[in-house]
Order: sequence, then structure tokens, then C-alpha cells
Amino acid sequence: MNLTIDAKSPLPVYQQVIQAIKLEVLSGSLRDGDPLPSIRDLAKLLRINPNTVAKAYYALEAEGFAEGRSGSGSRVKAPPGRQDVLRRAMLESEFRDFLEKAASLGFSLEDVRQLTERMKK
Amino acid sequence: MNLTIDAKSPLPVYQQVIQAIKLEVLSGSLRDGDPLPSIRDLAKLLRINPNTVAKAYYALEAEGFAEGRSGSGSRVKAPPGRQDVLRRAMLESEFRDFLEKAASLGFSLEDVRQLTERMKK
Amino acid sequence: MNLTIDAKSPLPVYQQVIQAIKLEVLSGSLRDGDPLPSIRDLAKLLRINPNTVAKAYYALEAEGFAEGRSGSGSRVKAPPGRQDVLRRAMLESEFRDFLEKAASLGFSLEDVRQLTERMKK
Amino acid sequence: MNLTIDAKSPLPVYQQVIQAIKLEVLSGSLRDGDPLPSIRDLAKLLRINPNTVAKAYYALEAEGFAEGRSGSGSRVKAPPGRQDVLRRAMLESEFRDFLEKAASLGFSLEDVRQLTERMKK
DNA sequence: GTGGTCTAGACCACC
DNA sequence: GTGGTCTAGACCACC
Repeated sequence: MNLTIDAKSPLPVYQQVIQAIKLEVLSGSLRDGDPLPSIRDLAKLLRINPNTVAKAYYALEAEGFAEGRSGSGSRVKAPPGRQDVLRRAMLESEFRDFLEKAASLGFSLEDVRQLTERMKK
Repeated sequence: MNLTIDAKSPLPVYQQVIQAIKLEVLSGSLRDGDPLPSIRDLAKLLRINPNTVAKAYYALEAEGFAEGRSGSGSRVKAPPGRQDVLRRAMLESEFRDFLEKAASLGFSLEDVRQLTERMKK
Repeated sequence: MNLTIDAKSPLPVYQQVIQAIKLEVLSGSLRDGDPLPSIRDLAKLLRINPNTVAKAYYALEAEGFAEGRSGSGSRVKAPPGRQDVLRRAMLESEFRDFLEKAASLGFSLEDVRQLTERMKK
Repeated sequence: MNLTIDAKSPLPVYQQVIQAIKLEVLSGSLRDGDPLPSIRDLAKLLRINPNTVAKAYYALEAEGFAEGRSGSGSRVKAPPGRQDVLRRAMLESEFRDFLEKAASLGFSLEDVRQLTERMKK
């Protein structure tokens, strides 16, 4: 678990927690059955309120990314479907978002391609 | 002016308006001295509250992207500095954000480069 | 809207609110587009915390039974599918639950039928 | 003894145990003086914590449905009063609850009667 | 006014 | 210890 909270982000804190954990699952850092930190521990670590973590965990459960029983902690539940396909889909979705912003700044896909070439060096 | 509002976005509506207008200026669609739509017109167009537009215009003035007196409408004020340099800087900043997300999904710059190659075709 | 909260019920308060509103929708008392009471008003009416009502409304939105925008209140969203079919399905599901309890008490469907006959009179 | 525990039920586990045993007594499956399984055995069988079973047994004793000293196991104590009268009372109480739910869905006693007729076939 | 988010702190059932 | 629920009260964006 390697996640940080950006209090200034427009994305609500509990959604940042959701995103971060989803990414860990999709990138393979967290696998099916792995224990998640307890609500209180994660809250302490991130210096946020336990209720906020609970809200995130609750949403993760509703989306099938976690499972928790009273008294025995929460665990990761990798969603059905191949993880690599989901990862790829998320990457392409993010890339399209980026291309849209680039376009509104007046840059083309070719400009972006050149940017990647320059950064490689 | 070609901007749309996403009510569900975590980014507050007035900030979406600010961003959109800044992009228009940096991309050259809006130039120094161009008139901005009246608060009422823009509010009607975007179906948002005039107060929200007013708040955005006020912020744009504070940042030096617009200037206007009540009664005579608002006008674009292109910030000092070369627009193309600013545009480029924004592109690169957005690209770095995207690369960070890609990295957290486990993808490298090389993976992204290949993605641009595939999209070119 | 005619709902009461039973503080002693094992069913959490926010779930009681969810159930009650779903029933109103399925029974036709609340129709698509009808306004729901504001979170604060309903909280005052039921003498519960606004957060608890908000949690219920949030869940109703997630399930497609309501829709709410900041600043303009929440509205009922009747789910797709014929209401009468859903109502009937809920009735039968509740009836099966009841029959199960009756069975564990040692009563048969026939006993239940006789009970309905006696109550008719 | 034929009882199952639903961990997701809003009814606390220990209360589910209490209910189940009461039903066994009222339906005559368990009779005055019959031995109850040991706390450890029942806990193992239901895969719940022995403390939870102990809590249920303790409550049953308080309500006069069981009696037992540590070391010698617990025994059923059928409450005074005719069992069939109690059974009937519980059935009718459950039925009234069901009718209330049916009513809130917009169904009448007559609708329920027709439902039992259809299920008979 | 409206809903959305968050903190601080409490109590519960279960472990 | 664990998660689940709830209250009281705050601040925010939007109306």
C-alpha cells in the first residue's frame, strides 16, 4: 500500500482512497484475498477520519473490489475478468482524456508523439 | 467559445469555466481585447447560475486573463509572455500527470510511446 | 411520504429510510420526477441526523431510485421496468419469507390458507 | 437442531441463535429437558465464536427457555403455557407483519388470499 | 435554501 | 482488536 492524499485535490478524499486501492488491485500490487489495512489504521496513516476510510471501503465493497466482515478485517477481492485487460482499458481511457486536453490546447496526436520521443532521450 | 460543463465532475463548475476560458486564450482562440460573452449570456448558454459565471470572471480578472467594468462587458487580457511557450508548458504538465497515472497502472514511458504509435495508424 | 422510523428495529435506520422510499415508489405513491423532501427536512421530520438521511439518499441514487443535484433538491427516479411487475415480485418474495418462518413453526401452506380465510370474515 | 446463520442479516448473530432455538422449542422439535449442544460444539457447527453462542444461551436462560450450569451442559426448559397456543400466537404475529408489508406495497388481504390459492396448485 | 464531504467521537456486535 | 452505524456540527459549491 503506497498511497498519499492530496487535500487540495478537487477529487474528494474518499474517492482518492477508492482510486488508489483500485489501482493497486489492477496493477497487481494487491491481489485477491490480500488483507487491507484496518479502517482505523489507514485513517491514522493518511491522517483522515475513520469515517472517510469506511466510506471508501464501503464503496469498494459495493463495486466488488473488497470484502469485509465485522471483526475480521477487510480483504481485497479482485474483480472477475483479466486484470491486464482492465489495466490496458484504464490506460487508454486516461490517454484519450489527455489527448482531449492536448487538442483543446491546439496540439495534435503527432505533437504528442514527438513529445514522447523527446522524453525518451 | 466552445465549452461544456460537466455537473458530475469533481472540479467545481466555476473552475471548469475558468479552465475553459484560459485554454481558449492560450490556444489563441481568444485574443487580447476580444470581448467575453456577458455573464447572463454565458450563464444561459451553459445553463448555470449567473453567480457562478460571475465568480469565474472575477477569478479570471484576478489572474490577469480578463478585465471588465460593469456596464461595458468583459474583455480578454492575454497575459504577458509568449503564448506558445505557455501552451507548451501546459501540455507538458498535463503529460506528466498522465505519465504518473500510467506509471501507477504499471506502464512505462515506452508503453505510452507504443500507444501513440498504434493510434497514429 | 408516510414513513416512520423504528429505533429498536435491527434494520439500520438508513436502511429503513431506503426501504420506505422504495416502497413508496413501487406502490405508486411516489412517481418519476416527484421531489423528495430535502435531506434536512426529512431528518427533522424523522428526528434523525441529516447524515443518516444523506446516506440513504446516496444509496437510493446508486440503485437508480433517486437523483439529486446540489442546490436543487432530490427527485424520484422510477426504475426501468414495469412497476406492477416489481411490486408483485416483492410481494411474493416477502410471502416466501413468511412461509419459511411458518414452516419452521410447524405450519403448512394449508394452515396459512386457513388463516387468511378466517381473517377475511 | 437445524439452524443456519446469515452473517449479512441485520439481525445480530446471537439473536438468530436465540430465535432458532425458540422456534425449535415452540414447534416441538426440542422438548423440556432435552440437552442443548455444548457451546463449543454449536459454535463449531455454525462457525461462529463461542462467546456468541454463550451470549445466546445466557439470554435463553434469562427468558426461561433453557437452564444449565457450567460443567453439566444446558437443557431445554419449555416455558409454562400450552406450546400450541404460543406457536399459533407467533404465526399470527408474523402474518400481521407480512400483511403490513403487503399493504405498504398496495396489496389487500384479498390479494394475499388469492396468492395462497395460486400457490396451492 | 440545496446536496456533498469531512471531522470528532460514540456505541454496537463480533473476534 | 474489527467493521457498521449514528449523532452533532462544520464548511463547500451551487441556487
